[in-house]
Amino acid sequence: MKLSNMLGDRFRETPADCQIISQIFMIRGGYMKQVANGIYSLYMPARRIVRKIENIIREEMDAIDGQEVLFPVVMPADLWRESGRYDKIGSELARFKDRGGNDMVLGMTHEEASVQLVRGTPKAESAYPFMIYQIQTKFRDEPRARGGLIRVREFTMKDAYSFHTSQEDLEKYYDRAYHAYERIFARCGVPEVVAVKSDSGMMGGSISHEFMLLTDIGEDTIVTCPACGYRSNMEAADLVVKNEKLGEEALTKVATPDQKTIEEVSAFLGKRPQDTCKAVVYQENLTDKYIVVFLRGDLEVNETKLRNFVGCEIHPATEITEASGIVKGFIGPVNFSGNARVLFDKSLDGTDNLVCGANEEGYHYTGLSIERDLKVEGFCDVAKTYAGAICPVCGKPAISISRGIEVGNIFQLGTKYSHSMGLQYQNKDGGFSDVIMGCYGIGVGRLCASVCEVRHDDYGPIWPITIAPWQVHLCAMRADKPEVREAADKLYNDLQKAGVEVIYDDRPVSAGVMFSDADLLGVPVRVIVSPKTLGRGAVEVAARDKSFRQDASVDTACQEIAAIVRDMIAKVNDVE
RNA sequence: CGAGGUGUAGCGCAGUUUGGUAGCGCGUUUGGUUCGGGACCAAAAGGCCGCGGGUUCGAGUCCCGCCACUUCGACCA
Repeated sequence: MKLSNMLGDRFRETPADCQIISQIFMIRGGYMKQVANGIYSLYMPARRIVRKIENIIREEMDAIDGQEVLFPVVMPADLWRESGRYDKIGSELARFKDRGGNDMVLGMTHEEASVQLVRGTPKAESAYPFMIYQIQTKFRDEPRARGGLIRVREFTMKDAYSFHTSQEDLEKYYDRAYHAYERIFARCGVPEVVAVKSDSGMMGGSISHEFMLLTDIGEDTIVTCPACGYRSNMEAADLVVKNEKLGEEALTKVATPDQKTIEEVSAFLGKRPQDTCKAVVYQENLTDKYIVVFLRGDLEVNETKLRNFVGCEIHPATEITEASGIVKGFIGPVNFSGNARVLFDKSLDGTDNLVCGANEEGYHYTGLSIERDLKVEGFCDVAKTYAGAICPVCGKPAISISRGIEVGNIFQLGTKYSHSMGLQYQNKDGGFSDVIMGCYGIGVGRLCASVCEVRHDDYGPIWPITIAPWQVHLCAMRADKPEVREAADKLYNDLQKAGVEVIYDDRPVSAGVMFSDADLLGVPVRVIVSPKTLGRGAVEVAARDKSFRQDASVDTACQEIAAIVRDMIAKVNDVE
């Protein structure tokens, strides 16, 4: 490709609405153009990167016996009614009517379509397992798209669905998919992507992992233990607490006028926050049904864990009605008479001599002993973990918190979709059983932007050669001089004949412009032909990441460059 | 959905307070001089000032309504 007639302008100034590095470089570098909020068109460089990522994914999916298929973008609502999701999912599912007045949806995921494709007359047990996958556009009407390709409404996704006749078989395959994912990310040049335990959210199912690229701009909070390698999304992270007994004291009511927050109360009474019992109030489904969660004063509620525990949508209570009998700021578990469901977090299990609210304006208790003073029927696990917390696996107080972008996920779905949509197999006894499913996703565009987030310098992206839009960026410096032009043209043709992917800057522009554009395109190998290099019978070969810079003789340049490219690819692909 | 911000040339912005010929920088085109990190000189092209209504002799500017983009929050495979 010649740069002189490639579409997509590269420019110096950062557009006003760009916030994060990948978005800035991909807009400034002429990779893409915004069409609407969260909707982009891609120019050639981005399209080529995405295509290469897709091909790596395709190879690895084929290697674990995947069958590539293609589901429709538009589906009838009835298919989604079968699984129950048509009514359950909110407005991120785009709905419309066709000319016949039938309800339709735009595919935001394809579990329903995959079951529809696979079901029919129940197949024999021996026909299983199998996996199908597709790489295709999804549309999710996100409430708030942001950050370039990191979080968009329309995006390309690889989604795979596996079908099994036993949980063991699913787990075996899940493990294969897990390793295929590790290979995919390594081959895309980001081997540091890690799998973390995750919450299954609206997908349903039990075990699931998210593949995270750790970076500060990530929207997910990741909990890790450097001591043992434990990793989890904050949403699913267990919290382990070890409470030492403080020594029992009598339950005593004390006046604490205007001391409402944990900080105020503990400071007022000369206690540590962890020696208090805090109450957090939630509303069920925005109704006036309240949930009061008691937990150790220094901790926060993990709302995802709470949501899973109570099994419905919850919101922090914005307004507490008089009628509920809840005394805001002075809520305590002793003689609590408020109209609410009461939960105790396990961080309170076995604690004593605590401060808690007295359910009376201006008063708290001291000396609360959970065992002695309360009859707790069961503790739940709904507290958020924190940096320095005890690792739930190895027990060391080493928990560390970081941010990550979710670039892929894998789920053990179980029979949620096969059961509701009637996908069964015939077992050896002639009976019928629900098929057990797994599903596996990778956001292709998001992966591209994520790589840019972690592989760049001040001047632009530094694409790993396996996904770079081109392998070699050839600069004809002083293209107005016939000898340069001739030598560069020849090298361009030779490299293409040798199977090397070349972007050729044949424009008669100054060195500064040429280098800046090359930096923005981020091609890993740069070759410069100039009067200076030709004067010494050579061309210059340099790495975008500055790891090397050397001359190659004009006569052998093509072979040398091809060899360098081969070596670089082999290095990234060496993932075993 | 809640709270803010912004819409003026391809991009970045000024002009709006106090109504009176549509501006600047970058980029683009043409000609010339330069040439290894976004060169210089000269000339030129490029505007429904987000959309609709209103006030006025006259609106980019004032008033009303709407829309889009964007930030934070809510939300989120």
